[in-house]
Amino acid sequence: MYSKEIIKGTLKPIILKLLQEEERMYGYEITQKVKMLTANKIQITEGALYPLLHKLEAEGSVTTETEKIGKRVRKYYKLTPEGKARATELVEEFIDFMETMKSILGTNLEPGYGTIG
Amino acid sequence: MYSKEIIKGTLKPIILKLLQEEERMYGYEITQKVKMLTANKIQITEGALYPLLHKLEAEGSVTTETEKIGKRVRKYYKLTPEGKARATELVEEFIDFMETMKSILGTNLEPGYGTIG
DNA sequence: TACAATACATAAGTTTTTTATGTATATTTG
DNA sequence: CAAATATACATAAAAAACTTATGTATTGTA
Repeated sequence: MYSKEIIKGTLKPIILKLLQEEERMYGYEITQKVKMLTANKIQITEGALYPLLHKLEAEGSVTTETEKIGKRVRKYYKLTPEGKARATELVEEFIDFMETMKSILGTNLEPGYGTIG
Repeated sequence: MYSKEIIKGTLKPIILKLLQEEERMYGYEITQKVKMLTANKIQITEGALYPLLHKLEAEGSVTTETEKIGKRVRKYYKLTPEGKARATELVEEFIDFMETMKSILGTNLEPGYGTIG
């Protein structure tokens, strides 16, 4: 697990990116996917996740649909067209930012290393 | 300039890294160096910088020495041995973190790649 | 049957940063 | 030379993002 400060500001791009790839996801699923993708290094807490998802909905970046699984309700989140644009925008900004950070921290992160696919 | 959220949690590693390279620096100098290194993309505000420097001093990561330039006082910051260790630690963690983020976000965002539809 | 996992949610508190304000000296420009 | 800009420090109120704690309820498992 990374220290707390380091994750700040990254939750939104992470969530939007996952929704870009998965078409629709529910909250708990997002936490598990991130845990898996990062080998437990990033664990999204519920207290951070749900308020952010609600905010994304209020902003119009996602829409929701609930589904009953047995007696339990699952709430799926899906990008709107504006959400897709926002996702692309934020992810690109984050990648640019990482390049900038590299220029300060002085590292040679080989392109392509550690990517999916 | 990047959006505000994205910079969160990065000030400390940036400052410690610069102090690792420069032996000693003063506050204003740090803001200018970061501006230059990032082509104005990251601008550290004074309200963020000075309290953080004071915190680093309180933690024992840096020591200070003041110097009079004309009638003006300049406050230099210098890493302690513990500060050097902390710097290395934090910078390594940040680089690891960026690798992890790349594995989620995917760095090969050439047109068409990674997008749905 | 107790415990862990799934699945949602909110609220209080902490940390980090922005925005605003203050003080003072030095340099450049009209 | 006056005014504006740059240098150089500092703090305080407010906003933003997140952690920690708490709550509810269902489902699977040892």
